[in-house]
Amino acid sequence: MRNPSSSSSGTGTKTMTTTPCCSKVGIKKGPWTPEEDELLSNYINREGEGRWRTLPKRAGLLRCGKSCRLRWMNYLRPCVKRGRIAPDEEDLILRLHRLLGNRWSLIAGRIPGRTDNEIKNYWNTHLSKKLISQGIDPRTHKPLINPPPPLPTPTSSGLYEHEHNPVSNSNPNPNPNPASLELEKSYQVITAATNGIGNLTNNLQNDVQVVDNGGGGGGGFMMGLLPSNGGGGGHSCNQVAEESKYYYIGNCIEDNTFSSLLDSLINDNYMFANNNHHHHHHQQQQPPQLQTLPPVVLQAQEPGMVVGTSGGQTFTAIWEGEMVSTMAAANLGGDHQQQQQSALDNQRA
DNA sequence: AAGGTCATCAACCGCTGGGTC
DNA sequence: CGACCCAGCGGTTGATGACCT
Repeated sequence: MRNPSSSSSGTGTKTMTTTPCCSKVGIKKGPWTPEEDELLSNYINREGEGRWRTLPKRAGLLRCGKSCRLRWMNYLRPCVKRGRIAPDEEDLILRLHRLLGNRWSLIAGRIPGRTDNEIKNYWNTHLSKKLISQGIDPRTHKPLINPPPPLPTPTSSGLYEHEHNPVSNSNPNPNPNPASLELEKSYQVITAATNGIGNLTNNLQNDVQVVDNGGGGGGGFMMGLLPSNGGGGGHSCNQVAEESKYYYIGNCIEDNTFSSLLDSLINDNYMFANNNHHHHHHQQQQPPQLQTLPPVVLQAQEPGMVVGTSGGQTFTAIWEGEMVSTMAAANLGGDHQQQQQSALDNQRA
């Protein structure tokens, strides 16, 4: 822990800037004391969150607003879950990270009671190492070709040298996980592959446009995938926390196509995770534990090509077949799960 | 026992984007 | 339209405890 008595001059490892809240004289830094915690908790319980800039003064704290917000969000909120990350939480983090990259707040928004800071720390201290030890690149979630290389250093742009990708030009994420880029590319693939197949395609294309134009909240493309229970913050004690089950996802957000899409991708990703060393499995796998969406039936064609059928319609996708199929499944109409199920039923009939 | 190294995680910093004027 | 303010995000730091030699 940092020394509570440390001043704003710090240790000199970082040049102080003139950011107002950092430059104020008399602003306390370092670990919070129980007395400060109590002051902050009492104040927020009484007055509510928000207006962080002026909160310290009103609450009688010698802290900057950012520090107060962070303390509340990451520690003092009643819904913050303390203690070890459970195996199922870890599994979900892995799958979400594969899809979302280092978008910690988005990942945290899907894991009840966990904060972005906690997940970020857990990833950096546990999961990335665990993946490396298993021969999996923690950034790409793909098998390492060679023995674990030295940790790559990000460029000034935040991208890793070998990750520069044209697609990223449209993705505001400063450090996109290649899986995210693949996901984005997959949208393009499925849009092209299903061109002219009716609602399936129309819904998808419309949604893609909405998301791409929407941006918003610093997440851009992927931000649109997630329900933001209570705004862009992702930190609020949302329904996710209260439900305490992840398979609820999508059930309470009927209108959010992309929420369902993400859910299906999470589940699809689960299959990836369980088949990390089998790269040519185009056959439908056993349903994952947390599956929420019925699968689209896939038929193996030739390497790199997948033909899927759903609701009596056939589509072909080249490359990223599995992900594409799941995205199609998530866009089969307004009432996603119901329609997907009926599509499957029709297919079986 | 003492010193060195590693692991953990709370907290900080800089940056970004939305909102307002 | 641009300036400013603010909240939020992700990367990074560094104090501390655990472990190792």
